[in-house]
Amino acid sequence: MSGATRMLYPSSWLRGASLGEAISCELRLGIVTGKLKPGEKLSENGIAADFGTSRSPVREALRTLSGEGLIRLERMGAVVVGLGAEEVRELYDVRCLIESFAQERLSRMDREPILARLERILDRMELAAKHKDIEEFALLDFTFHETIVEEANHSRIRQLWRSIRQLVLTVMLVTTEDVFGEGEARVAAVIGKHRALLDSLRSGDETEVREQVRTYFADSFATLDHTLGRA
Amino acid sequence: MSGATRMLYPSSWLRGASLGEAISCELRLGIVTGKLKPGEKLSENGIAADFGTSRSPVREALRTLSGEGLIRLERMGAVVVGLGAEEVRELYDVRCLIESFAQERLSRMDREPILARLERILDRMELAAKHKDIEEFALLDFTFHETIVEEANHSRIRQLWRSIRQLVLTVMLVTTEDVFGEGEARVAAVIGKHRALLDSLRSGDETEVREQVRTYFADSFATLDHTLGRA
DNA sequence: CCCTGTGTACTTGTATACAACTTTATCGTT
DNA sequence: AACGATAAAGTTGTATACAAGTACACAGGG
Repeated sequence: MSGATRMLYPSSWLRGASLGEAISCELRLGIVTGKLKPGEKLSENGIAADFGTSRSPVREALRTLSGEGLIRLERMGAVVVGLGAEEVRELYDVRCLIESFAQERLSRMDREPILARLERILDRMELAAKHKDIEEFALLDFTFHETIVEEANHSRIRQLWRSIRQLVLTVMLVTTEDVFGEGEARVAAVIGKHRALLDSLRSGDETEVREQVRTYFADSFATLDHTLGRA
Repeated sequence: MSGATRMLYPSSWLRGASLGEAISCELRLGIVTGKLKPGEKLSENGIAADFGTSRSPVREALRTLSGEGLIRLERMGAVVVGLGAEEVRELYDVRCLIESFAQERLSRMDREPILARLERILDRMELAAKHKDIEEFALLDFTFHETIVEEANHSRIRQLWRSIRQLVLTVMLVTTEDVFGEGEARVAAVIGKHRALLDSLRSGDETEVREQVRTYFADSFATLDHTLGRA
């Protein structure tokens, strides 16, 4: 039914993805950008028609989105939950929770290899910043945090992360576009915040790490809130 | 392929459930009890044949279980990840994390109505204990914790909870059977621990609550580890 | 006017069919 | 015997078909 428009999800991020995954990515982006508004009803048939596929991959996509909490599956049709300012704040709460836990564990491990990997990611971020490669930058930002979570070596934390990772990636894509639009200083600031995070992890002091993670997310949300404020 | 046996998942918990949900519950129980061992390969066709259904609901079930981290979806066939002692410990880590967060929020809200609801649940738990109604007891234990998470009124925390709730419920079913097998004292102890939790929540002192939640889960895991030790 | 019963259109849940791909086994060659 | 090509069986991803159930409009009786 809806004139749900096919959008700009980076096609390179969809290499090897099934139709179901592709559809979930497109719908997710639509929800994050607000093109699909809270309360809007989605029907399997309607979406299948929009994308020119059968209901099978659509069903899979709707299950996925439901698992991410972006839609609610009701008896008739799925309804968009959406991502208002409050929900984004809550997403950052959870990211902070997960990453705090992960970093706390990391600070008790041999973190030389991880530090090296994170450093390399930051180098590539600076490169991407120089070339104004937004998609690459967003992906690297994402990878930075995912690396931290993965290296913590905790199956359940990993699983929690997996349940929000696509959403986080999509939000990063959208916000990174804004960041680049506000000039190089903003981009440099983002990199700087990551360096601070990395330095605190290198120090290994638990309370320092905890505090640094907290401020990182508080900060990120503050600036994000500003950009998303009018959306 | 496997002689995967249909098991004893409470049929009353499956009222109104779709085939997909039912299958996921049976498989989940099989994994938790160890009837499906880590590394074992599951094929959609095989499971469909075992349950006498088509692949459609099986696919849905496998996606669900994958979302819960109980299996890994690979190119050919899904492989059981399983739930060893370490994984159970990690599950309790996460439950503790979620519930700590939830209680911290609750301690800043008007919690009269929640306290009343929790109290009613405890009353019903004592009743179930008296009648040795294991399934009801497990469900009430589950509901107690779910109520806390739900009432915290945080969409993302709710969503994290949803991603493990079925697993938690299943683990509770299994462990509750053990608890009842060890005599009334153990059952009473479980109720007591919940009362302690509720009292600390009533007190409203944040650090007290935090500490109480931590000891609750440390305790729960210790006893659980003991019973699951030989499994 | 309101209420009720019915029919219609639309929804999901499940089954079946087909195509593309991966793995494995078989057979021929060296 | 070892190795490589090829055929065969099994796998998932997707499309289509069907059945059961639900919301809704509409007409008819109170």
